[in-house]
Formats: sequence, C-alpha cells, structure tokens
Amino acid sequence: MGEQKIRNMEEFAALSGLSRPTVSKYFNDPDSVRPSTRKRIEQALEQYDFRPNIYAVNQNRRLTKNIGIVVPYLADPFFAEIARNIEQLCIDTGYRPILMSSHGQTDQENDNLDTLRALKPAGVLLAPLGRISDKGVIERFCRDVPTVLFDSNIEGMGEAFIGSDNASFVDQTVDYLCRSGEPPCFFEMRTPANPNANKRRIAYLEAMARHGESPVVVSVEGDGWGFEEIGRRGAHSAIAAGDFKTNTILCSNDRLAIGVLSACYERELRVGRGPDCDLRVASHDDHPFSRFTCPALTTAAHDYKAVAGRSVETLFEMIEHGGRFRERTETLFKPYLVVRASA
Amino acid sequence: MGEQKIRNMEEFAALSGLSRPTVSKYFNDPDSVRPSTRKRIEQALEQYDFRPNIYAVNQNRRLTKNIGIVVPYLADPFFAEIARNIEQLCIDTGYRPILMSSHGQTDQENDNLDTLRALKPAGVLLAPLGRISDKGVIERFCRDVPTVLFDSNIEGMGEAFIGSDNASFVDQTVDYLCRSGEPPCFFEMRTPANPNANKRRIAYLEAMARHGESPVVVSVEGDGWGFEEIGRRGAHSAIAAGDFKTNTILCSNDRLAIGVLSACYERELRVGRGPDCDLRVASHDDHPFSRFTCPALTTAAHDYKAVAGRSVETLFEMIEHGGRFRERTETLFKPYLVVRASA
DNA sequence: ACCTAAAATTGACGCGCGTAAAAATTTTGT
DNA sequence: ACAAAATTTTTACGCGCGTCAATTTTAGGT
Repeated sequence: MGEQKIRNMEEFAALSGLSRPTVSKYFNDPDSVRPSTRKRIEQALEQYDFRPNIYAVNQNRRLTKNIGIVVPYLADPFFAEIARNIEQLCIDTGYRPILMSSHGQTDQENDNLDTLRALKPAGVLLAPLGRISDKGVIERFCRDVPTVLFDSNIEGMGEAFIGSDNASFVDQTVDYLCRSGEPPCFFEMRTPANPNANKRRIAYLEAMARHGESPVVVSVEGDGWGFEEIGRRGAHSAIAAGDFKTNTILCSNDRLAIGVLSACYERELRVGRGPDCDLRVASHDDHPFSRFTCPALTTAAHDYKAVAGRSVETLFEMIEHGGRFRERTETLFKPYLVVRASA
Repeated sequence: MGEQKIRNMEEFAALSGLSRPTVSKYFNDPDSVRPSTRKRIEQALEQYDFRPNIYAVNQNRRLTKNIGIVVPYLADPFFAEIARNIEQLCIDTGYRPILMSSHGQTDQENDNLDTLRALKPAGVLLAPLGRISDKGVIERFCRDVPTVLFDSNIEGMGEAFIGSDNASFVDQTVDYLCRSGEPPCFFEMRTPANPNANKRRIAYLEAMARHGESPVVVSVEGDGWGFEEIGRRGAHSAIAAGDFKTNTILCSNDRLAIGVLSACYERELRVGRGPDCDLRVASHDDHPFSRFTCPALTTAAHDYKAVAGRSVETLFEMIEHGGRFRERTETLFKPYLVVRASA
C-alpha cells in the first residue's frame, strides 16, 4: 500500500529500521536473521514491495541462482513437456530457470551456451542436438559450467547423464509385437540428429535376433525437425515399393509414426490390430499427442517425470558438491509400454 | 587461441592496446569508434574471447537489451511456433529474447511478469492467459514496462495489440462449409481461457445469420489446456446425444478438432467430404500438426509470420519512441483458408 | 608542415549490492 | 542480574562497467 518508490536496499533498510547488511543477509537466506527481524523485514516488504537489483546481486555473487535449460527443439511437444517439468522443479527449489531452444541448429546451440556462460548459472541442464552438436564447444562449456546432460547422451561430457533406456524401449515394443502378431519392420530416418535413434536401431536388430526373426530396416531420407512430413513421405514411398515385409511397422519415434499414420490414411490402409486391418503401427516416446492419433498410437512411454526429476536432483546435488562429481554417472529410466489401438 | 583468461574490460583493453572507455564505447556501438580501432578490438576479441560482464553492464544501463516473451502455454505447439519466430526476430535485431511460459496458470503469469520487471527489459511481448489473467497485475506491469500484447487481447492494456482476425477466421470456414455442404455446428469449450474463443462463437452466430441458417452451438465442459482430451470426450457425448444437427462440425480451434477426430475414429465415423463420409470436421488455427491428422484437417490458418513479425516491429518502433505510443493500436491479420481432406 | 575536427586517453565518480572486520547491542542461560 | 553467545550495526572496500569532463593524440585537408 506504500506509495513510495524504493531505489535501493539502503533506502529499504532505513524504512524497515534496520541496517543494509542485515537486510542483505535476509535476502541471501531469510533464516539467517533473528525471527523478529525477519518479521520486520517481511512486513516492510509487503508495504513497500522492494526487490534487490538482480544485476547488482549477480555481479557480486560468483554463482547466481540461475539454472540454464537448453533443449534442441522447443516446438517439439516432447521437449516442451519435459522442459515444463524441469522449469517447475527449479522454481520449487528457489532457482530461476532460463529456458532456451536450439531450434535444431548447431549455431543456435552454440549461441545458447555462449549466452549461458555469460549468465554465470549455478548449473545447466542440457539436452544437446546430438550428432550435429559441436562437440568441442560443448566440451569447453562443460569445463566451465556444471552441466548435466539429459535425453541425449554425448560420451564423456557433462558431469552426469540422465535419459531413457533406448534398448528397453525397443525390447518392449518388439516383444509385444512379436508375440501379438507378425514381427515388426523398423522405420527410421537415415541420418537422425538424435543419437537415441541409432541406439534404437541397434536394439531392434538385437531384439529381432533374440526372437529368431529376420530384421527389416527401412531408412528414409530427410533433414531437419519436420519428422511428421519425413515419416509421411517416407511411408508413402516405402509402402509403394513394398519395403515393409511384414504387416507391422515399428517407428523409431512417435513423430515419424504420426507421419506414417497419415500416409496410411491417405492410402486407405486400415491401421490397427483388428482382423480387418492392413497394418499395425507402433512407436516410441509417448509423445503428448499419441493418444489422439487415429488410431491411437501404441508406444513405449518415457518416464517424463522421472527423467526431469532425476536430472534436476542430480544437478542440485552437484551444485552442493561444488559443481563437480568424482565420476560421471549415467542414469537410464525404463520406459513402459502403452498399448493403444494402432498395434 | 590466446590462453590467457581475461577478467574484465580493463585487462582486455590493455591487451588490445586501448583504453577502457574506448573499448566500452565499442561494445555499445561498434560504429562509434574509428574503423582502424574497431579492427584492432575485433582482432583482440578473436584472440582472447572476452565478453563484458552482462550484470555489470545491465546494472549501469537503465534499459537493457532484453526482450521478454511471455506465452500462456509453451507446450502448445501453436505458441511454441510463434515464440520461435519471435525469438529469431529479436536475435536478428541484436536483442536478447527471454522466453517464459505461464503454464496456463495465473500465478505463473504473475510470477513471470514480476521476474521480467526485475530484468528491466527494453520491452515485452505478452500473450496473456486471457480470461484468467490478473488484469490488475497486467495493467500495473504495462505501466512500468513497454509492452505489446499479441494473440489474445485485453482491452486497453499494453501500447498495442497484434493478433488474428477471429471474425474472419470463422467467416471463411463458415462460408466454405455452407457452400460445399451442410451448414456447420459450432463446437467449443464452455469456459475457454482464451478470449478469442468467444469472438469466434459470436462470429459463427453472425455468419450463420448471414447465410440464413440456424446456428447450433455445442459447448463442452472442461478446464485447463488438455484441449484434445476435452474435445474427444465432448465429441463422444455430443454425438451420442445427437447434439450435432447437421453432418458438419466446426471446431473453435484445431486442438479441439484433433480430439473430435479421435472420437470420430473411435466411433468408426468416417470424416471427410466424400460421399461415403459421415461427418465433416473443420477448425481454426492451422496448428502445426493439422496437416497430419487423419484425415488432414481443413482449417483457417494464422499468418504466424505476419503476427510475429509485426509484433516485434511494433515493439522496436515503440522502444525507439521512448517506450510509449500516442495511442493504442490494434492490428489484426487475416487468416487464410486451408482446405484439406476433413471438410 | 600546419591547423582543425575527430577520436582516444586520463582520471574520476557512481551504480546497487556482497562481504568482511570491529564495535555495539540484544538475547540466552544460569 | 551477569557473563557468554548470538545478532546487529558501523565502516569500508570491491565488483565490472557506464559515463563525464578535461586533456592529449590522431587523422584529414590544404
């Protein structure tokens, strides 16, 4: 309700009848002052609504309360969703998340890291672009800033990696598909940006071997992050060419699968596991929209919350440890199969 | 290649054989120094890779080079896409975008504005939550910080509003649907967060009157940002109850439509404009995934680039004008109809 | 080579706050 | 009530840079 405008902490301290260093102490840790003075400050705070100048504060602290979050492509709902979870967790812990998207481009990723370095964050959660990441840039960044990698691993970089168990994704879908019908053909991009895609192909080959089935891998061309369109076009030509040797398609990820479903619809192929169906389509990730495709997509789901939660936990643990760990750890969460109508 | 670590501008100036004020001038405007000294600085820059401490810089400037971007829900690809465009434009102009999502919650929107105020941005691009926005908070914020509203208007707030012409969206879809088949029933949420939804309903009623058709509005319950699920559930019960009096459904937005398509598929209703189809479904927004629904969605498309571009232009114009305009302007862009298979 | 305008340097102050040391005050335990 | 412990106050410096006034150096024209 106070109408005065406070310019700095000095003024605010005077108005609350305290000295500036005490007030400063309060802002760094409200519990570090006597309860009675804490109350006085908080009352004055309501009355005058003062906030310390964030730039002056950060200039004088070696580590800020900023947490950088970098994702490869924010317009992908998968990353939007995981970023949302991470942001919330940071806020709950009293930190200020700074969200940045690399927009699928190496330059932008490098720029983001540059900007972040200037922001002197307490730590960074980085989901790198993957194959097209500039390894040197990332390595140098990780040397300067405590960094936890998530979603997509780059060997040896960052203090820890948290992600999903790609092999387990594929094991679960392949197992399910094999025991419920024809063995799956694997559908993927030939040059995926994300290294998880390679792990999934390899896991597919191994899983098929275990089942004693002969693998069929269909790799389609395509660059960038327009996975749905790549999947749609690729499916059209693969179907036309008869590349799928069985009636079951296992897509590397849900966004490709969305494109495949679109192509199937356009070709009037019925997708599902019913007797009147032409094809089964399954996939991985449990993209937020997978529930709403037609038919709804059978997929292996990331444990979003676990990945987000553990990433943040790990980072804060590291920050408390002075920004480094004795050794790099890799944590993989198991996905869970979500059976819907498509397979 | 230089291996030294530069601590501050003083050191860097010494290493490049210049004085600190000159170097400071360079960083504020590279063209303000003699070309020869500019070259010297830039050579040293490559060698030693120095960046002025961003906190010290911002502390001493009244207005920073930060541009705040606030969207109501970043996990919605529509906002992710428009945010991506805006970010890029800000970077191109030499500003630093700071992207924030309100996660669909009033508290978060208020927090975001609070944080932004502390960041002393040169300007803010704000897409408010709408109905559930805290008008008082937004008004106070706009008084302190040069703000341009986009996507969703709040009467009188901010220095300008840039959005799409909701009436035109609906006019185009209704016209198209009426002249190509049965007149549409309107499908919407009863209590939409976004004020655009109300404008669309009103435009529907007017358009139907113009066509001499009797309007049918189906409003479904539902809170939050899970529009697809709300649409799916709502469509199931509306279809079961026979609420749709014609064979044509016009959804308030694409995400609801995605839910409707899902429900139709589950009920084995064929959607499209062919003779063997049961229903036509159309919508508004041209959501990034609308191309890939089954069938592909007929919709009216936002002019994303125009909205993003004009918003940024307007903001920078305003910043150059000292942060205020003589009077508030509202700019609406016309959408364009995208006819696909669903209607 | 000389003059002038333009540019760079010197020296200094201020921004708002973190933080440290010493002194003064308040609280706590007995 | 009194000494010890805990907290607050006082005083002062430093962070890295913007910015200003006064001065010196440089560049461009003749």
